[in-house]
Amino acid sequence: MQTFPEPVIEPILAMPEAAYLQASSATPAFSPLYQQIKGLILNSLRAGEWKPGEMIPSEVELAGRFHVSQGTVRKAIDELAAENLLLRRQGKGTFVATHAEQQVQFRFLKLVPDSGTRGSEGPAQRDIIECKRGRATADVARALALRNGDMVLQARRLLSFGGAPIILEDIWLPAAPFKGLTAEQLANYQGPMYALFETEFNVRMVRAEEKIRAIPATELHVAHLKVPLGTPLLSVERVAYTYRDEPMELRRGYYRTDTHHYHNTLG
Amino acid sequence: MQTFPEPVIEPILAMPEAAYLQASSATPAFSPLYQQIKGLILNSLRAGEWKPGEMIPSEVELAGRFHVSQGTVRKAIDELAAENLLLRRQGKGTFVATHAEQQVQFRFLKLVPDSGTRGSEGPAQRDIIECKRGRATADVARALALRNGDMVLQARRLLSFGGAPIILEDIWLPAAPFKGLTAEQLANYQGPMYALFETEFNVRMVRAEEKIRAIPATELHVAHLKVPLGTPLLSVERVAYTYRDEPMELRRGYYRTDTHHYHNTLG
DNA sequence: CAGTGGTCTAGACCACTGG
DNA sequence: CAGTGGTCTAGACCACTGC
Repeated sequence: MQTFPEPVIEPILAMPEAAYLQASSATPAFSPLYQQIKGLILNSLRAGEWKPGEMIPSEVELAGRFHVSQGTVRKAIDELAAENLLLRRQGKGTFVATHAEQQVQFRFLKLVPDSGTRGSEGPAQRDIIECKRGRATADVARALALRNGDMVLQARRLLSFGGAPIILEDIWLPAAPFKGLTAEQLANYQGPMYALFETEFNVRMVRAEEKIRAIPATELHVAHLKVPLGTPLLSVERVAYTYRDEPMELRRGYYRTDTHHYHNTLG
Repeated sequence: MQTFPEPVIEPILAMPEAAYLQASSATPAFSPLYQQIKGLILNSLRAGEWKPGEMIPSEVELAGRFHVSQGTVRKAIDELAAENLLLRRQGKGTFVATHAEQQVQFRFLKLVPDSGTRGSEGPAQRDIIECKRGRATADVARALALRNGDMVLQARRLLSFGGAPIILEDIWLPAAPFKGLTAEQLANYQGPMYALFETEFNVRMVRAEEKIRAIPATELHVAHLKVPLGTPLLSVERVAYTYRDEPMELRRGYYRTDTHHYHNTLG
């Protein structure tokens, strides 16, 4: 078991002293104590001090470790929970969020059936069509912050709901962090792909950006999605990011929207 | 100037007593004090005690009014601010959110240019193509929680960016709350439509749900969006809700996605 | 300078979970 | 029952705004 050193903040007492903690830049850029605590907790998450699904130390324990009051730790955790990095469970503790939980199974999939709720069609069927190693093309390299020609893994898969093929996805991953990932792993793994990434490669997808367009079906889509050539499809290009805000996955999805739709809530 | 009675909560003292406030149902359903305060503030918003853009009473004043501590009021306001109903400005006060502010001008429009940022194309051009009264069809009535045949206002408009037509929208509004709305008002009003609704009709859009599909361009789209027949377009169906969670607008938008895309962030 | 929201603390007590 | 997160209070002080 790895041990982790105590944080190097002893002199924290109150807000004004806390301000000393920051790197003094041109702009003083005051940052409240709880933000600094939030940063320290985030660092522990990044360092893997607590793994996904595990319980983190209690609020009082963290308060003692950081030499601040429980309320300050609380506010830091509040924000991390609001960002879906932590999960609070009253009476139990605070846990590192994971994609493996049933309740947040489809947190990143916004396609839902026109009638009924998700799951009413039964479990999703995931078929890996292809999986290979290759070199990043210019657009893939740019999206993943790689250099042209860096090694990437590419997978193509088909998602079916209620027996009908609905989504065709092309996925690119930087080869280095996913060293050892095989087509068999992808094909045999039951459950969301991001859960596999967590448990096997210590890669946690935390946030994603999607660009959505309408495009006509090509022969590729005709073959797998069983739609006529030229049928309008939703093109969903996603870049997923880790704790460190590194882009770690590029995914191009093609969604049939004759029986499903992309659902979004505007707040 | 309208006056508002003090809230009818005198006996609030602490958490256990506060629980007495609730309607006692089969399930005791404990609700914390700050949630009740949040409800009271929300009621004031609904009643129009403070208008969009106006400052609400200070935290200490509200704490006095509700006989709770400032911290409790604070937590209630925190949640309302997180839901974009209130806007906190340090040193100034807390304000009722409005669609008229420059910074949140396009809070509900997720279409952005492929390159550059929004606004880089210059201001949006809004052209009202048509505006008429009519009776709700079955689907419109269902979306707006009306009865079949209830009177509705319908408008069609074209949004252009940098001189190019990008969005065609059909909008349905229940006639009753928008009594007196004219095509001239819509045509002449500069700024977001939701700002007009606020100032003229006391209707504040607070939340919306969108269903997105890919559809082929029809003759209607060809005529206004200048695309070939059958071109894939993004179909965005939006229902917008008020403070009271009443559906108050149905909007069907058709987006060209050759130079723009729908952008979404997954948390 | 007064008034506002923002931070932090210390302590009390409640609600929920599981042994 | 002990341990956890959740609520509430009272008070001090800080940061920001505008007069």
